[in-house]
Amino acid sequence: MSSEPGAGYELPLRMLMAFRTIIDEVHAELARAGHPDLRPMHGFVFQAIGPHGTTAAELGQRLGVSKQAAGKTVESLERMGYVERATDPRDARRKIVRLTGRGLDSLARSAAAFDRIRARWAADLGADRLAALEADLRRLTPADFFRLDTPGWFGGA
Amino acid sequence: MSSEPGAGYELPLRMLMAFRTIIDEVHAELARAGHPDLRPMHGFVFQAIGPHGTTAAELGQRLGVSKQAAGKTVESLERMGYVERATDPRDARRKIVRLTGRGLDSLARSAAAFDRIRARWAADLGADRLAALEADLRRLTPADFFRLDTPGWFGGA
DNA sequence: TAGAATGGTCAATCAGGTTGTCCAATTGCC
DNA sequence: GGCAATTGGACAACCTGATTGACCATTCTA
Repeated sequence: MSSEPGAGYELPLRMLMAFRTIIDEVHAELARAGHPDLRPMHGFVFQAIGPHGTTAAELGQRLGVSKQAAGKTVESLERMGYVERATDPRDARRKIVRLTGRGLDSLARSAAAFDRIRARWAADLGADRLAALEADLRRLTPADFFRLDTPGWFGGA
Repeated sequence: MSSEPGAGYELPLRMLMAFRTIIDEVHAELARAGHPDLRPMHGFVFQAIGPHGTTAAELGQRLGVSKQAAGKTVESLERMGYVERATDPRDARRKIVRLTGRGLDSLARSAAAFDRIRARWAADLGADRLAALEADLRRLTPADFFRLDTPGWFGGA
């Protein structure tokens, strides 16, 4: 039962399209709200920076890229005004990368957009079906689901 | 009800992780079966080439990249033995890009892997829950869900 | 305190994408 | 039929984001 051959293709593609649909809507909203240059991958970077800031080397580890690549990303986000760098008074080697007000604003706006989309889906599917969908996805995905090294994974070396 | 704030983040990430989990498993299987150099994006390229072959220009359109970029991709896949180029007897300008036996083999193996994963999920969730999940995803994603221009979308220009 | 490890930066390189240009072949229209 | 416009392919130059390697300053540790 359950498998006419070829059916397996659809499920992952629907997952990807659902993801993409949400992300595109969030970024359309962000663009309208004064953040037209943010890209999907920036959300991952902001999450990896976290509320207390971090260093380029640690950021690279979290994102699964070299510290040099992380440094370049930070530099470009700094130019766009989303992060700032400060020296660590306790360790003159480290430069702490922190989100600026603008960075925090973009995070708050995307959080709101995510919640809005989820509410619309709840209204569309019914709250019970959405809850079931989330429960099933939790069951099917690994516990450490919040992998931040996803950008770059797709093109993949 | 239905929305404690911040909950909206989880759903798209679970979708992405579910996609990634499937794709990683498929490509682990492909690597074992003699296709260690195939990347997630290659599956999209192969689908865009299709069973009857196509040209670099058309491929570029389907993938949402320039014909030059498509040409480079074809060149690299040709070097790896997955596609071959033949001249079109009816139009000396066109060079038809076709999957080789090796290319078709990789497609067949990934189709089998997709089906196997889906069957495992059906056994895990129950066939009814899986069917509901698929139905809900269909409802939430656009009709032209099979967008092939997804590679490259994430990094964004 | 000397040696190892860490964080940041500079430089060279690579891969994959872009645009612009050009040529050969085909199509369309008068 | 013939000529202009279009199309498909290829070449070149360039951009971006990633890589590795090297190097220096600082900090940790044995």
